[in-house]
Amino acid sequence: MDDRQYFEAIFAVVRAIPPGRVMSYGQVGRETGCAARTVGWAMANVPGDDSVPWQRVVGADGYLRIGRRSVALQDVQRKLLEREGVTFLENGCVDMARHQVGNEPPPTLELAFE
DNA sequence: GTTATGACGGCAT
DNA sequence: TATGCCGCCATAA
Repeated sequence: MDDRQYFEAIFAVVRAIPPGRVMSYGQVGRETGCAARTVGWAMANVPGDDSVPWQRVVGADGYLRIGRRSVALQDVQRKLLEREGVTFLENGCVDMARHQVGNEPPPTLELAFE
């Protein structure tokens, strides 16, 4: 951890997000001790590499704030998440109630995780 | 050194 | 209920 200590910290948390689960920028920020904006800044600076599952980081309301930077990436993120078993609402937002880390999915929705 | 901006969040109006 | 504004942390110009 030298200059990019925040990169390391934020990336580490994001990397720790299990498949089929998502975290909000603010949530990651609290884990790293940074602000939500700082997390967004880090996500915008993720290496083109797939070493960081940036797609598992969404807005606190489940909305893909990535659309603010590129609508195409928003579609990509959605596909990647769906591929992991993440379900989306009709409004195009992630079902945070079921997939947000630290949140247990309601028993009424018997989702089959792999 | 100061100002502006950003893949955000929460409170206030 | 919906929209807007301010605040937070860090970087770039």
